[in-house]
Amino acid sequence: MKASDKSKSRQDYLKAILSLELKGKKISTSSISEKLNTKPASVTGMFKVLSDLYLIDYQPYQGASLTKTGRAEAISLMRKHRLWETFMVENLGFGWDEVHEVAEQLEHVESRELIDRLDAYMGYPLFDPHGDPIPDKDGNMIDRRKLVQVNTLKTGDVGCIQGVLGSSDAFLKHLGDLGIKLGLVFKVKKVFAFDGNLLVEFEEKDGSKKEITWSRKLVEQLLAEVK
Amino acid sequence: MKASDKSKSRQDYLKAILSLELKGKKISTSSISEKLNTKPASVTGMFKVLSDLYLIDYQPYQGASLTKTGRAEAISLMRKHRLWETFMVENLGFGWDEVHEVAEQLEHVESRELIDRLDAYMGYPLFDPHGDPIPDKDGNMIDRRKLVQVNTLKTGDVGCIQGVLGSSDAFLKHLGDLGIKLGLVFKVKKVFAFDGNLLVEFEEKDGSKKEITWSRKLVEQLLAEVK
DNA sequence: AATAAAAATTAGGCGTGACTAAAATAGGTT
DNA sequence: AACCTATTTTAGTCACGCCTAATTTTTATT
Repeated sequence: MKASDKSKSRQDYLKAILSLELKGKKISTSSISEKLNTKPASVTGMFKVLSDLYLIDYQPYQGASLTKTGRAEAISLMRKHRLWETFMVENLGFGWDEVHEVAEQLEHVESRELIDRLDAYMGYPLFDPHGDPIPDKDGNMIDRRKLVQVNTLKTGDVGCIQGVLGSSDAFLKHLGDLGIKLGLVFKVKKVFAFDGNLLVEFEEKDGSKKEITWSRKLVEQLLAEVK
Repeated sequence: MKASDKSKSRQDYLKAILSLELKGKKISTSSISEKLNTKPASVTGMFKVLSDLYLIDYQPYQGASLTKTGRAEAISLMRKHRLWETFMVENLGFGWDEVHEVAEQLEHVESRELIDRLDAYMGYPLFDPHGDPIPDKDGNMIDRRKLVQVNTLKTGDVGCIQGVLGSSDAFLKHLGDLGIKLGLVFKVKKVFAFDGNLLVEFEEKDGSKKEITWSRKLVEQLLAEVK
């Protein structure tokens, strides 16, 4: 058995372990068995397997923790899960509460290329429909607390576009039409209290400055880091 | 074990059986074992299981055949496989030769709703990137030989739009803009030899007739049944 | 520090879906 | 009709991931 053999079962264990680690909880066989609807004795058996594969560190009676490799694998699964959920909600029109079960299945599809292309297709969304951050190709994800919706900015603020809260075709096309992309640095010149529109200024790629109005509806869906 | 328990393995057998039946071949344990990279003895075992589930008819030494239920299940798998391949090629930009393996995984995702919505999202494509027909929700598929590309029609021909050969966003949007949808009946009023454009006439939903020009590029991607 | 309660592990089984080797059957040949 | 060969089935194993029951270790209490 090689570490590259990724059975659905092993993947479910890694995910369950990551999810508890992120909550700061200790990884006991009972806590995992509860999450996976199995029995603690079964978890002990799988912990041995995962340990042999160098996916977790495990000392009998002392709990387990993800190794670097195991964590990367678990984050990749989380990425897949959240991207598929986003796709189902944003593109296929599912409700945010209907997509979890199916995403549990889709996340087990093995193809790096598929998920990276899906990510690109949706415009690299940073958050899934539940508001949880989506890890990028390298496993990094944004700490949402650092980002604010652009509609909360004040006159004079300078921001950097870091993400969007939607990925419908119409929305993404609109972003393209307005020249808005990740990393765009802009300055709020004026906030119109009447309709919530923003007058912003940013540099074109030729170096010239440009002023443009962003609608309330648009800026509510833009996430930026404030400088 | 219920018939609704759909293991990946059982599904693979049903698919293999369907594929040989469509080629008019006899379903022997050896032919299936060859397709699935297993041994004939293993196939015998699975034939018993599938037979107990009323998915195939099986008499020892006499071969097997799909029951109505088994066939429906196999066609549903074919539908899923071909829709996912189409999605990967048309929407995600994969090459038609790169998508088979991944579709083999995706087809095992269990969600009627997911695949029906994906189908709708792509505009109900009738053929996959390899030119094979995609079964609809009810398992019916078009015999491609009955359809022709609209650019092959002559002045005076009357056709009924039955499918399209692409599903890019731009293409589908264009169809919407021009009011072209499945089942549209139209008459070719004139073919312009110079650029291959067609002048066609069809009835609006209010009953009035309308003449419009379809570009060469457009009609090459439209499939119609000639009346 | 002894002991009771809680948690984890070991031991032994089970179902699924593969395998190999041996036996049984079908079909063609003489 | 008997026989030979190719195909199929039966019988017995094995790995995986789950289970229950019994045992061991840890943790908390007095």
